[in-house]
Amino acid sequence: MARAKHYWLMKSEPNVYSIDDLAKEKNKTTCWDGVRNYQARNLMRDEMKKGDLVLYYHSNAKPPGVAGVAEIANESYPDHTQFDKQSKYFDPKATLAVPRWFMVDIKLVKKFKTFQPLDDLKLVKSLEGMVLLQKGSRLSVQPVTKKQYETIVKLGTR
DNA sequence: GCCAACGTTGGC
DNA sequence: GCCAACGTTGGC
Repeated sequence: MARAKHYWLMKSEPNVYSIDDLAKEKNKTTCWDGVRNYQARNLMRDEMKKGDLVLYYHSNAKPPGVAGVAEIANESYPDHTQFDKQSKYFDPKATLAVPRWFMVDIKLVKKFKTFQPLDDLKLVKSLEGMVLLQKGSRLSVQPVTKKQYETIVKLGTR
């Protein structure tokens, strides 16, 4: 039996790579390279499955917030940028035999009709306790509950 | 641009 | 294995 869908939130700085950039990709799909945090890596490597749904979050933006929804299009495989000496994500300790960093592919599902700014999400009662809203929380890949996911999608698509 | 809150590194 | 120093994230 198929495992139940899991829900996630992934952060990207829109001046680096926004949801509109994702929309312009072939098949609206891209590889999520450059994650260099072990907790985030473990989630991508071990927990994300094809078909899982992702809130696409714009960080370091004015304002920051959730811009839309994507899905996991391919499960984890080694992040090629760790082997690339030219890349700012190069990791001298990673080898082809023993890669250290992994990534998934995500595909755009939809851009929200109404962008959901962080400030607004903070006011939503049912989102209390969401990882994103916890003080000091800065994980770039986070788990989200089904309820939290549905609440935000509902707000974004109306 | 500031800085709080974390995470990582490396000397010991 | 501790912890100080340093680096990064990301809201403000």
